[in-house]
Amino acid sequence: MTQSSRSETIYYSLRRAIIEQALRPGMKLPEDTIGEQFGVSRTSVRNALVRLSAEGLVDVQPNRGACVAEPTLEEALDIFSLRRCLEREVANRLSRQITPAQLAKLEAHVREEQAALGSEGPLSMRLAGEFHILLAQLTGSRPLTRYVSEIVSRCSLILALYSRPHSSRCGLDEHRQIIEALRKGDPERAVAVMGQHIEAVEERAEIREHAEEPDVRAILGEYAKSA
Amino acid sequence: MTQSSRSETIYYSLRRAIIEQALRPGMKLPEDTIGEQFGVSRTSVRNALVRLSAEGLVDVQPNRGACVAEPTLEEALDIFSLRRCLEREVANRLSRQITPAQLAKLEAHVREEQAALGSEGPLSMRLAGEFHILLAQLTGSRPLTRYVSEIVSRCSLILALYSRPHSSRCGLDEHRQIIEALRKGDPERAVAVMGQHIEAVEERAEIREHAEEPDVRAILGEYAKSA
DNA sequence: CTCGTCAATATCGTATACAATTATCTTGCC
DNA sequence: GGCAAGATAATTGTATACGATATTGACGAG
Repeated sequence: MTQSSRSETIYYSLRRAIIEQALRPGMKLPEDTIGEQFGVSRTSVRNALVRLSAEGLVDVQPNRGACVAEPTLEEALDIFSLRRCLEREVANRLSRQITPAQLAKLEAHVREEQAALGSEGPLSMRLAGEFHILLAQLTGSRPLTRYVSEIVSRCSLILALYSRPHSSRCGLDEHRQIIEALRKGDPERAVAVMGQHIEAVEERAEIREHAEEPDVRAILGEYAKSA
Repeated sequence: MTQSSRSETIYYSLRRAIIEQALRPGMKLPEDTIGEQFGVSRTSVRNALVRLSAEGLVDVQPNRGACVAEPTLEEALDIFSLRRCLEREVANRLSRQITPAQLAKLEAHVREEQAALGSEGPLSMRLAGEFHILLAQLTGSRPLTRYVSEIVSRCSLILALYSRPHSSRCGLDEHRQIIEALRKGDPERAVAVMGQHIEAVEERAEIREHAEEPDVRAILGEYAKSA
């Protein structure tokens, strides 16, 4: 929105790059390099990194710089669990207060998802995430929106780390089901449908022990024993 | 913990000052002034403010500086609602996995609360909050801990804004009840007890239309009408 | 040839400086 | 006396500079 200040610009750019998996987990994020790319000084970059760190999208170690966060498998499962908790709350609230205009918005978004289904770029994945953020926004709760937004972003990291490519197919039908449940105005049903959807997303992601290398020491430890 | 860097020091200091209501909602937080007080430059202060802003404890407006956040009444109720959601999740998880050692820790904390009951300073209030943060920590979930921690902090803001002084009495017995429910290992009961506790906290806070002045114009508008 | 020590490099943490924006005060006018 | 416009002061946004810390590679002792 207000990308007036350079810090904001850097923040949103880095955030999008991470979510779209252009910046993959573990990648170093040196302040100098980023500053050069955007034509700004380290000062602005640092502020952006501090914010991203507070959201858990990047890890910063004192005097050692920042890198895209690499959630552990444990954290990954944890985040999905928390996501289920929060999104069920979203479904619960929305099922009690949603308006026809809001339902129309959701339907429009799903149509957009449908349209983007062909181009298997990062677009489809981003739209799937934004559907959930839109849901959160419609509750009118800023804190809830923030948390859902954060969690959904971090799920991108998790998919990048622990999921086979393309294994996260977009439950487009499930999104439609959610809309229908919300339209019905039955909280219990809406919560149940949402819970199942999140579980299905997690299921399809096939989260498993590091598709990528999570920790060098853990790997080498095994080799050291057998040596 | 690691208060190595000055930014960290500032961050934790400001955070505590806000939680203990030494810095009240709406107070301006000029970078220069803070920097002078701590004997550091604005650079470090800014980083701290960015973090606090990300957590919703301070509001920063571009080119106009930072001030302690003033959640609206709507946001306040919302935050309590979200708190109930998250803390029920905490209770749910803990009731399934809690260890005797952890129970002992909780009991020790409650004893500390008991001891601090006499000195009606900010200590008692802080400990009550930290009981909930401790619960979240015991789940072992970092994201959940962070969210609970944030929400509990923001509740301090809400109490400062919308609650009568001393109206937030510390449900010490309720904390003991929670521990007992967790010891039983019955998730449903634990969740219920926790939910009731949060509701009781909200109830006792007597959250209502501005105990403090929320907006000068609103007040003067009334006077203008009757003049 | 291996290991430990040390220099060189890269990167971060913080302070300072300056430009840009906003707030405050003065001044002149009605 | 009240109000508007301009000047001055205060505050933020950003860049640059320098010291501190960590990493890397080289060199020499064993």
